[in-house]
Amino acid sequence: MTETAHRTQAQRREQTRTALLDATIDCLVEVGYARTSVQEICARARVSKGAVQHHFTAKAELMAAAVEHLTTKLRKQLAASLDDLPGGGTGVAAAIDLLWTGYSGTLSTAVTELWVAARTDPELRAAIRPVDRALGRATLEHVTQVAGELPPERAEMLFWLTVNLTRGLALDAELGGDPARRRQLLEEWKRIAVLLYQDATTAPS
Amino acid sequence: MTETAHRTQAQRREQTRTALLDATIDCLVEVGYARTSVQEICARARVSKGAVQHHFTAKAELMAAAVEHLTTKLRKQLAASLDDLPGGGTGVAAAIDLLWTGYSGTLSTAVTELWVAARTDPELRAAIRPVDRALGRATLEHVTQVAGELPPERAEMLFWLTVNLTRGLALDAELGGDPARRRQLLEEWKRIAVLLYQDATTAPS
DNA sequence: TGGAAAACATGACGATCAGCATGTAAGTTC
DNA sequence: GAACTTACATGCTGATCGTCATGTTTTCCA
Repeated sequence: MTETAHRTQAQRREQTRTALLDATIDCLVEVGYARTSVQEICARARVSKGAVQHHFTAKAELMAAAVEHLTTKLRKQLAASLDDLPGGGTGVAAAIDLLWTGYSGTLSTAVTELWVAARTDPELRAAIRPVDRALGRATLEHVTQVAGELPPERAEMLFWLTVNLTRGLALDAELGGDPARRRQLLEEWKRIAVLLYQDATTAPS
Repeated sequence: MTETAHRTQAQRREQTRTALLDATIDCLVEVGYARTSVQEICARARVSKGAVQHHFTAKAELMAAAVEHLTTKLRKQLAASLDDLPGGGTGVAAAIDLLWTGYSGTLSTAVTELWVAARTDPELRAAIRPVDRALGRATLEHVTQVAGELPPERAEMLFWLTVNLTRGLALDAELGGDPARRRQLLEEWKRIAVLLYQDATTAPS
């Protein structure tokens, strides 16, 4: 599978590092934060405990790195899907759909695990906050470009409402809530958003 | 403080039981699910490990009982505040405020901890699902009584949208997001909800 | 009032955890 | 190609975890 031939030190370092971070994400998704141990992580990454020790001085540092790794991945994913979006009312609905798919995927599941854990872990929290805010800002910029006719204040409101609603729905999905109702709620919200969009563009207050 | 005089067996049982469950909730809120250990719980409840062993065969059972204890408390809290609500458009705004305060309190924080943990713990999940659904249903009934003029389908939509949005906002609050923006978003949502309420009651489609 | 039963305490068990100390292999540099 | 550094593996350590076996206190009932 992987070339066992010749690897630069930098290559080796980077490979096992990303392997560890990916394994951490997998672990968070599959067994949850509470049972995510260093042993479990390096078992999935096919490396020893000494390796993670060499790359990260402590488990907390691994988690902090995983946060950055995660948001980088999420950012790429969102940016890729947000680039080709139609404008106008249909653009709003499409943007909401994209935000939903983004915030309901496995990556966001891992993010949620870290979020909730970070509530009672100041160190982890300090690592998450700036990265998460940057992600939010970047996504917001992409979205506002879609609905350029809307007053920016309006667009921002719609964005954050969608994000928070989506996060709530994602939580519901994680626990195994009714998927049909979730779809229904999302459709309803899209209807409302489009309606608000039209009101704001045709008859600004 | 507590009467050391004479306690019935039933009283003793019930007292330490609720003490354990309350301590469990405190533990979830203050140190999070990952670091909620039996030792920590019975240290807060001022009892020994043997006590929790006597009342609950395993930690999972304690957690399941805590879930029920939690939702019972939440239910009482919501019911008490939802009983005296005005009707009409102002009632809708007031209901949203109440749902927000309900879902952003410490009790809901504990629920969120258990929710997220339950995603990767089938046993805990099986304990949570029915209780949570019952809570949702009961709250929905209380709310629909407030906005009785609205078609029930509409009211249910508004309710679930509010609940999920609120949960997302609660997550944001837990991580230390901007409180001002949260207030702003909630106000905006109330405006939207009232608007939708008026549309639906004055000009039904 | 004394024995049964329930409620609770104490201490120990194996398992697992994160962290460290030490050893080995792979790449780099001269 | 030999010294050197980096990357990784192995094995241990003390702490903590959940669970259990056994002892002690409190209430109950006859």
